[in-house]
Amino acid sequence: MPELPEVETVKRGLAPVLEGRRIVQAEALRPDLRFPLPNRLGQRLTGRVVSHVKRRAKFLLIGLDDGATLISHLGMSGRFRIFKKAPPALEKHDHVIFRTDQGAEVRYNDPRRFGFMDIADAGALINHPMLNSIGPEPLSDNFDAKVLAQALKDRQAPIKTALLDQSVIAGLGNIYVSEVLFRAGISPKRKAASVIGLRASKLYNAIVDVLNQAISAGGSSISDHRQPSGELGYFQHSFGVYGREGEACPGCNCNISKTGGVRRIQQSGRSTFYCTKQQR
DNA sequence: CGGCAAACCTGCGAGC
DNA sequence: TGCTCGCAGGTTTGCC
Repeated sequence: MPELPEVETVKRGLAPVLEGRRIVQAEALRPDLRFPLPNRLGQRLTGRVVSHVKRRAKFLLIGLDDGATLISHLGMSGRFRIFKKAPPALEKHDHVIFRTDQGAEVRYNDPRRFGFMDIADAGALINHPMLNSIGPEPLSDNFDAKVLAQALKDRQAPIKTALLDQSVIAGLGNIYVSEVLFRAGISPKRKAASVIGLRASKLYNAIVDVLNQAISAGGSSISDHRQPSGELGYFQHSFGVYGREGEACPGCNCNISKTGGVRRIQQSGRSTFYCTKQQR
């Protein structure tokens, strides 16, 4: 489910329920997700007060009053749900549960278990192996077209592949890369290093616009993503190309017959959607 | 180091 | 109805 906008949506849902609250009970219902869960996860969290909930790339960072940080990644199918009162019976694939001193219950559910959680002790967050090589946050002040072009300049791989690389830019995934390249008018096959000058600034603008719009929409709900409240995101209705193979391109309206329309190709094992006429 | 395929795991829809 | 196949929002690992 989750790319930057979805994780940001989850963060915004969790923050008001967790920040400043004491975790009165925490429990892991199985020993592992993608990797083993931290030893005694429940005991380490129980009694702690949550100081903040943040996001870095696609990671949720839940800060605790002892200086440690719970790091959570949702993988492909991870979900947090909040029940402010009277939580229903456990569902299939509920793996981790927290209860707060206000009686709210937060559950992590993840059918595919590609997600993971870890705890970084005070001071160890910056050097955490999952976080220490992540590139700039696209919505931060220190990211702009120049930084972007610089990050791309030695890459021979297609721009699609480079933008998926979290060390180049943080938080983009398969959906938003297709959408961003479509809006920027850049072919996904173009060599990353050739995205310079005007193209780089168009790409930068497309990244910022698409991410901000998707966050405003509560993310994209294709099959799994829910806001922690249970509500669906609705940015999927604004997709230009993702999942629209064979449809007329909404940008140039070229039709499907022979040359036009939205195409789907495979790039490093993953689907890319684009318009051959409009993206160069 | 760069780049790609495979691996991790479950669920769903399409097609037979 | 039921089986098989292909596909899915991510990341790591191992192999050129």
